[in-house]
Amino acid sequence: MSTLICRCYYKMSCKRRNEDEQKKYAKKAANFWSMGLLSSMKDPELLMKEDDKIVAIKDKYPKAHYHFLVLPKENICSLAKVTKDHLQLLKHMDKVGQELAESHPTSNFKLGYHAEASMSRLHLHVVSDDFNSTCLKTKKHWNTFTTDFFVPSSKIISEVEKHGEVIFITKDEIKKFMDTPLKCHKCNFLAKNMPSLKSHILIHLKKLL
DNA sequence: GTTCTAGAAC
DNA sequence: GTTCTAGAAC
Repeated sequence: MSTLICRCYYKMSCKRRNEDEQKKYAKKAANFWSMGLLSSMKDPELLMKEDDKIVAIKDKYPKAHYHFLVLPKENICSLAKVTKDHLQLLKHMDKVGQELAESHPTSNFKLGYHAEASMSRLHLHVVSDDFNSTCLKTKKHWNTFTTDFFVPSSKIISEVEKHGEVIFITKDEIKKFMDTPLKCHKCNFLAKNMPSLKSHILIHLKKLL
């Protein structure tokens, strides 16, 4: 009888332990996305260019016809960790970004950083200005690239040159940028929703000869 | 960052 | 009824 009770308790504690383990792993998995760029950096499918200081990759979910990321090999978490010591690195990242842009001369490119990035590891966006991509789905996507939430690489460099660090915008300003009405980046068209904006921007694509 | 989906908007 | 957005995800 007592053996049975012991077995029962043992089973219960095992079950409990498994549930705890499951919860722990689920939590880990749920938070792991913010480290996604680290695995992308190591993915040969995405690699565009590499040297001793940086890695350039294709964005896994491109928000335009061309969308690359330039990341330092040094583990710099975000713009908040950038100091004057990183000036040469920032300039090098910018140069690599410009070279990537120049290798696709039929498109115009924007080079810049998101004022507040979701993913860990500093990354410079090198993105063509068509924004015609199935991966660009939400108002947030749109406004992170077409409002001043997108900070030009040149501006970041001059801020670090002048102040030794990046000047940050407030949470209120970030919210203001995210709440900006859906406006075409090439004309005054105001869209009532994402599908209408996505079909509108097609008129600005360069015509094929 | 993406996926999923409830319920708002139409 | 369908389309679309916004918030949770353990």
